[in-house]
Amino acid sequence: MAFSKKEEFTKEDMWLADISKALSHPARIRILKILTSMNSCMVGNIVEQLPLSQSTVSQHLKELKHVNLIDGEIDGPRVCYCINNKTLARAKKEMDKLYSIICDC
Amino acid sequence: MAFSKKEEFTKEDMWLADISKALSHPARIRILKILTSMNSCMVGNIVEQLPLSQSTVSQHLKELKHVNLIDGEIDGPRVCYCINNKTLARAKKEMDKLYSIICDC
DNA sequence: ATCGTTCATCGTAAATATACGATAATTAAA
DNA sequence: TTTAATTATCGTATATTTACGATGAACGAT
Repeated sequence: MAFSKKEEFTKEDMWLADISKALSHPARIRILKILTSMNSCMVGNIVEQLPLSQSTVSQHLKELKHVNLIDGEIDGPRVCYCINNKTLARAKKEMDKLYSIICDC
Repeated sequence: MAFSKKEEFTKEDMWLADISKALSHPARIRILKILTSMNSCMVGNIVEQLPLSQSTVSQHLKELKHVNLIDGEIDGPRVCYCINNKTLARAKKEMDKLYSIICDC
């Protein structure tokens, strides 16, 4: 494609699409679950629990952070990631809105 | 990458990831909304309402159909698409479950 | 039988995603 | 001040996604 046409839609639809994209890999869904279940949330702990290399996990974390689904806080030589509940709550709200429009459920 | 590692996760996480992927482009979200709002749902009507070519829209429809979010029924030379409420209801249920795990909302 | 309409598929190009190892940057510890 | 540990980034390879025009297949109408 010469260029993407994703900008030619409403901000709302684009935001939902971006959030959905962030959730479109099982590793990233898994990461969100891990961050919820663990007290500690440093990268190493996440890598341990996934069948992926450290660099790949780092990339997945970057994508989740990019849409603000998670936050990362530097803690010495480590980085502690955690869920961003504000974004997640907004995502749930917007998703519910979408489903209320397109589905009788 | 030599090969994808998406199979090394739970069926549940993979299914959620696949549904999310289907929703990861604003055109596809728009299509679902159009299918809900219109009585008629032939491809031409959808193409009219999107800034994309017929072949591109056809590809997006294929992706939505692939995960059973929509059904297509042949009607003479036309194809009539509609929302698959069963899949959508399941998606809503599984998404709610995910959010209940990862978010206090 | 031919023609026009409708839609999917093919071929293709460019962008993005996925994955890894290697390396750089940062900090704590020895 | 080296060293070890931790994580991000770079470089790279391959796969997938997005987009389009062209073509083909199916059907109704003439």
